[in-house]
Amino acid sequence: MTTAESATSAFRAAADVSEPNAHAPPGIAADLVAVLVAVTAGEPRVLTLQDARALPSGAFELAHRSLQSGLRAWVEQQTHHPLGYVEQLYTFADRDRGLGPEQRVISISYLGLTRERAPGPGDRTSWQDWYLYLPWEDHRVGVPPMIDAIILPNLRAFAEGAPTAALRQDRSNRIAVTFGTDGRPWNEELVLQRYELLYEAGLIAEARRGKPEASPAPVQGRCMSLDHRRILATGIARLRAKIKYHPVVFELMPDTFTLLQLQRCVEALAGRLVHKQNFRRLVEQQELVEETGLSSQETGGRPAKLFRFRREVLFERAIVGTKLPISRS
Amino acid sequence: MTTAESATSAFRAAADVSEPNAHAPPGIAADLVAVLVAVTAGEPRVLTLQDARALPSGAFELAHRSLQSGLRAWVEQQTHHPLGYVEQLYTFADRDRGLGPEQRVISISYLGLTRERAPGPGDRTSWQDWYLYLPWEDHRVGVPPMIDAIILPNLRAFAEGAPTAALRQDRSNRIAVTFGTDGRPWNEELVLQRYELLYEAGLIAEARRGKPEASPAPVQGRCMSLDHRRILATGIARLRAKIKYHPVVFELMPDTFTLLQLQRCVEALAGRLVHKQNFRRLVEQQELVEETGLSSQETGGRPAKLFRFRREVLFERAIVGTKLPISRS
DNA sequence: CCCAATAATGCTCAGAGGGAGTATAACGCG
DNA sequence: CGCGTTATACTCCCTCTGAGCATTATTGGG
Repeated sequence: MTTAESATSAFRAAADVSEPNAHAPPGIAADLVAVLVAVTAGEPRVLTLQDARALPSGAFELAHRSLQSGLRAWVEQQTHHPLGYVEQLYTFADRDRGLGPEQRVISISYLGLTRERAPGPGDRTSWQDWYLYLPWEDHRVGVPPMIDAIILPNLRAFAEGAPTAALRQDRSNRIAVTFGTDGRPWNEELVLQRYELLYEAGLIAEARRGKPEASPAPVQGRCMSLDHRRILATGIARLRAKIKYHPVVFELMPDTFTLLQLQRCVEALAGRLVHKQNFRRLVEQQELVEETGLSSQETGGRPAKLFRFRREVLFERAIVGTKLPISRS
Repeated sequence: MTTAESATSAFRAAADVSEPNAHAPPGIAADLVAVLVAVTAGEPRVLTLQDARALPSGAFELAHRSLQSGLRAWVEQQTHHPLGYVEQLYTFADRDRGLGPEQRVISISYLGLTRERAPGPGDRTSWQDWYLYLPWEDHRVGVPPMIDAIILPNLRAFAEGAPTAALRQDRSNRIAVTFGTDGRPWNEELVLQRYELLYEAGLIAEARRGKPEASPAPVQGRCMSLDHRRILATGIARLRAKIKYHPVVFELMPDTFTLLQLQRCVEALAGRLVHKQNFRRLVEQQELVEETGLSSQETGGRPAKLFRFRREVLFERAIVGTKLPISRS
């Protein structure tokens, strides 16, 4: 009711906004949060603070020219990492994010891609394997045993416990789609959907905060403060989707690299293995790389050619993906 | 400098946020903006206010459970439209959005899909063809003449006028990619990139506000207040991308429809024509629809079967798009 | 020096999917 | 009845893609 009443008066033409509330609503503040990703030695890593329990974040201020420039300035100054690629993820402002009921923070989250560097002295940041937080997402060495041993039984119990038959069916469907059961394929992009399903089922430690009643034992995976683990899941999901139609992987690679290194990087992000020969074919036929003439002896076998990213492709074409039968004539 | 200094202190672990600034920064407020889309009689329409110069928007309030629920409550109460599908678009907070330098509004924009209904009495909303605002985006009846007659000459002059050779090249590339010149295909998804290029080139009327110096004549297309036209472009871009891998078109369709109506709807959104037979094949082989047994006499020719959306597909599979050569074994 | 292990690299093949066109069916209207 | 109009059914061909086989180039150990 209160919501509805206030909504009526609040809903107005945007032109009125040109004189915004001089009386800003009390308790609303804006925050920037960064999911900063690197891939080192074939492992996906994310920059953390506070004993690996939080993502970098800072207040948005009037001095900042834009959200993105504020974030970029902060991160680069704090970490001395070149932020090649920055992309807005999502804006969160739910109640029950771990704050008190009277306080409200709007968090604008960003995904950033970089290359890992050793932290400077006195630096309280650290890089962490992101599967530390979401261990069920790594399918590179097969389906993690915890899925069959812990997650699915608990989720099925959660589905059974639904009050109505429709809800039971709905939950069962979500389990099947997100975790790829009943003959369905595993879809690595559904990171957020999986996290939210686990959260609803009470299997994520964050969901049990302030709810002291009995609930199923939480699934493994390190906890983060506030809803940062959810933001991390959002970032991983976005990145896993993005690498399929935009050459952003190269932001994570050194200047020169072998095709296997590139493949390992993609696999680290996607959390699953790719077919080696076809991967090479894809990369080469799209002309994403060019030879440097050098080769690497690092490997245990035949030396591999070193390649370099062809930055020109960013101009040559934009996106490829097409699903509509568009007429060319 | 000021930015950098304030950044250092502001950049902090998120855990500290659990006690957010009780002293919210002055002048920052949060706003919700909706790009509400319908397709009527084969034309794409967007809900506007203020003499068709603004999108619906309203302040985000503490009473709202989440950003999305706040938006949903407002729109449904204001317009009496069922908001089937709602999706967050982007959060804007740039300076120079048309506000004074001391005032800052964070705008969280949303895309909503609905079916058009007659506005109630006293309703100040109205539905407008979205190509009224972005006329260069409609390629259903061929390339709009204004592109060759007005846009490209002006853009080329803009590219020529760049201070450095690198920037000239960069601008030329952007023109070619976004407008599909030099043998490149037209990519209907680059709505935002095109708008921003035109904006930078001073061809959008909004870009000339408060800059009284001489600049090229603005391109046609109706103006909106603040940066609402940019938000509209963002919404169209998102929708054009989304219809290719997620069955959201059906949110815009009546309960039953012919395949041609569905096709016209897609074409309205994409701004280009699709191949009729292949479109049917796509829709049917993906099992997106089922027959109702009825047929429609409305058409000038043979009656068409009426179909209905199979909502089950939303559970059967999630996303299809795959570009990585993923091993199944 | 030969051999096994390890990678890199080259090539083939079959099936699916997508772009495009042809052919036929069912209506209204003059 | 013939014509225009739209619906619907097939066909063809080429590219893309998943998958596997074969060959080449190293290193390290007997």
